[in-house]
Amino acid sequence: MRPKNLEKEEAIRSIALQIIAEEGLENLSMQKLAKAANVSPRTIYIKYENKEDFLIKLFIDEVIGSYEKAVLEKFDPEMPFAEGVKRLWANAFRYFKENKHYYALMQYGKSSPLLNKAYQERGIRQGDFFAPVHSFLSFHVKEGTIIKLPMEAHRALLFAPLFDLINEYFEHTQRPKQVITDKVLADCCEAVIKGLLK
Amino acid sequence: MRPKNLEKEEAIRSIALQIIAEEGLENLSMQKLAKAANVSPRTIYIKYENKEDFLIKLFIDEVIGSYEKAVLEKFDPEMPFAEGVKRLWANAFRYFKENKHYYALMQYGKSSPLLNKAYQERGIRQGDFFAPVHSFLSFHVKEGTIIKLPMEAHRALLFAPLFDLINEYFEHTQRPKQVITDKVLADCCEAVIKGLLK
DNA sequence: CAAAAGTAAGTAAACGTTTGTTTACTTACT
DNA sequence: AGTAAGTAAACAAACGTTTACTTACTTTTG
Repeated sequence: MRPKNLEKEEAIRSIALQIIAEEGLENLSMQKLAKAANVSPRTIYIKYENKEDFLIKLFIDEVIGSYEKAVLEKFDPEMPFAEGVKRLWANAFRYFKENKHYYALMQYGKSSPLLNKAYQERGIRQGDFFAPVHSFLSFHVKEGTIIKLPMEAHRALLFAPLFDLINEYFEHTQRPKQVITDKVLADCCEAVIKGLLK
Repeated sequence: MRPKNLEKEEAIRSIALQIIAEEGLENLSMQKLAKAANVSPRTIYIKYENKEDFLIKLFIDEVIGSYEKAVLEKFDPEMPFAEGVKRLWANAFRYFKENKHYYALMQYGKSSPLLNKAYQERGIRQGDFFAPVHSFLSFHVKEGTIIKLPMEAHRALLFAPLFDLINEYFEHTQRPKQVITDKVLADCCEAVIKGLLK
């Protein structure tokens, strides 16, 4: 039996992310992807049932999976609050800085009904990631460090501004001056922390 | 000369927003839209040059335009800081609550390269909206009420969590219990304000 | 321990559909 | 009578996916 060529599988995934980032999810076609990855359309269908299956697996396994792993690096739910938040922000920012193409699909995950459905259906596995962050937050609520809010609200206050800042960061890479400096990022992180403290 | 049927124009726009919200931007086709709006494909092309032109005009004129107008209602750049932020939040939340379909395209505006390009090209007109918010922020920086940051960072801290909360709100309308209550929203708004205060 | 048999990976070309857009025509008003 | 709005039907191109075939490797066999 002829063995799989793992380079081809990898090329399919990474070129798909590149097309999505540069031309948008609505401009990704299977034929275009196959051509760009230097592969026959059929090759994509060996591993993936159809386009939907491909996009969902790309989104969940590739993007979310590696993002979650990166964000939790050297993070401990019992860290002091400010320190923990700074770690999460630093990890996420570094991750996207180094994986720009992942960011675009991540953003589509918030608007595309297809990916949204996939994200919800995954259910428990999402918890796998958010569990440490969740217990970090509950811990500090119990300790009286921060205000009590539903998990969704905590998450919005903690991470939403960061994603906006990353977006701005990328938009300024092609402009004369980067406004999202490390200093700005640190100041914003401090503001987020301060807002949550009791 | 036969006069325009304004109802048809309106149907095209509103049904497009509905399809985008329910099936995603990548599933909106001109033929599907024409059929759903009970109109010939040609009719769409009377007013719009092509699909791209249609989407950009839908996004800019329809969605952004009405959003900006709604958010600035009863807002004054010289309002006390906390009061001003609460007004902006309340306006934006009410607007999307009443115009759910607009929210989906707004989110696509952040990820789709097409709409992103349109948004940037509009340039000055975006300023038209953000100008009052911008001078509100500069005013309070000068007064020493809030910390100094680039405009982009202020905007991220102020509005990004709100959009996340609106998203959660919509996702919970189909579930047994709404977690994004007025109380939660108000608490989050307070946290955002507190974070920005000096 | 080579050569033949077996098999999944991979390809090129094509399938029927759907896409964005246009053509040729009709309608409803000034 | 004149004209832009609007329609039904069609266009080539592109779509997602499949068919028929070849390739490159593993395993079995003599």
